[in-house]
Amino acid sequence: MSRTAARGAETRARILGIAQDAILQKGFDATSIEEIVAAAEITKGGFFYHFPDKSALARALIERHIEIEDEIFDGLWARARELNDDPLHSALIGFRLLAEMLADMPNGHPGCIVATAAYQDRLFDAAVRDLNRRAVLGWRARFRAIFDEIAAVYPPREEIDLDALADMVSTVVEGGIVMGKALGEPHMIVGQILLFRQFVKQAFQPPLH
Amino acid sequence: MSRTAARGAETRARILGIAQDAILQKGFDATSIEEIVAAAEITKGGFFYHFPDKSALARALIERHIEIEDEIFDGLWARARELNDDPLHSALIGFRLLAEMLADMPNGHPGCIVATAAYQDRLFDAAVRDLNRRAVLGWRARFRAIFDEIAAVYPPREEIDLDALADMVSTVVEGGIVMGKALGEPHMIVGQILLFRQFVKQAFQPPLH
DNA sequence: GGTATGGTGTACCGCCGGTACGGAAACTCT
DNA sequence: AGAGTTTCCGTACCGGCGGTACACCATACC
Repeated sequence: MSRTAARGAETRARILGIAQDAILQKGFDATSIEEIVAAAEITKGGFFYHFPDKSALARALIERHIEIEDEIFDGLWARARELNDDPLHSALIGFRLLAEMLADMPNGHPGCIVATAAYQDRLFDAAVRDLNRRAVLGWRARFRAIFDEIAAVYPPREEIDLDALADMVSTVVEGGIVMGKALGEPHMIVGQILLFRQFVKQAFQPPLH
Repeated sequence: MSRTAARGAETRARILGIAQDAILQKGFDATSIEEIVAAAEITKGGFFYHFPDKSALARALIERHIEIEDEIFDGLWARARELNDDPLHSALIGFRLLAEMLADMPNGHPGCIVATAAYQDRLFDAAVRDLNRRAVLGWRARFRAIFDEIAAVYPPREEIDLDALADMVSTVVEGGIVMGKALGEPHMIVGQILLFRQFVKQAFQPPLH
């Protein structure tokens, strides 16, 4: 990569970082391009060279966000597997680790870009909506695999829709973020995840006696 | 009420109706005042007579939304009580009625104004955020009372945080709406509510044998 | 050393939220 | 019944934002 190309890539990365911080804090629409370019110390011309429009910025952010989130989940569940090889117990550990991670965030979860886009989807183009869809389907597949493993070892006490169960992880996370924002209690999502964990435990674990 | 006052109230109601439809379909920020006044066949001067700013419109919409939603829940749980006097069974019927109601909506739940405001709260003032908070706390109180009744008759098989459980109704609904929008499957919320219902059943109902 | 290419700045457009103010109709009081 | 007030809405305008058009400069390559 040449020196000019390297400078351009650096500028692009700086825009993405500043935009992500601002958007997670204030929402996509409340974040103006002008304030982004001011913080990045460039001008609108520079911005629109890297991104043809604001939707392209959203696309890039969502792609990056999905990658980072996947890495986080990978890391969490890898650690959980290390701690316990049983699929149910390691999943329960994974949910607890997830809850702890969220609890350790001083200001709560910064918000999910996917949800931000979902609630303002008319602002975005079809490509953003499709990215969003694929992200959610990715989460479904991830947790569906986990619950499949569990169900193979621990037959659920009642028939249960494993796709719906996998989706519920995302539902509780997204809903918890919304509720936390509405309540002004960003950590309420922790309790919701722990409660979901308890449901999973009760759904698969045989009665103790 | 005089004739002019009646005309003003009619205009105001027309603005609210048009704004609600547009906002639930496109999001708050994507709905311009200009398109609202065009649809209502008035001008901006007329709009800003009824609402000092866009936040005031949001306040009025949220207040109306909360009232309507409360009435819906009241109606649903009243019917559920008619059908079964037992607190657990009537609650389970209530959740099923809720799921059926959502399933009957051809385009899915139109979206929750509370969540819309939560994800764009920088656009609104403190009064809107406070309204939002009180709405969520109202839902918590409503379902907490229901679960208290259940717990008095059916001691949960495991200790359970009843406030978190009450909040989870809202979490699943809000999360389900977000997920439905992201997936383009507006009815996925139905499965999520039925799954939550199953969890409630398993948490309180003693094992069959 | 000229020239394509990558990267940035400047000037401008149209739309939107919001303000200021004017004016017509309806209501009120005498 | 007529004058003044209130209710309700229109017109004209401002500043900020997303976006476009295009000029400009530095580097890379021949």
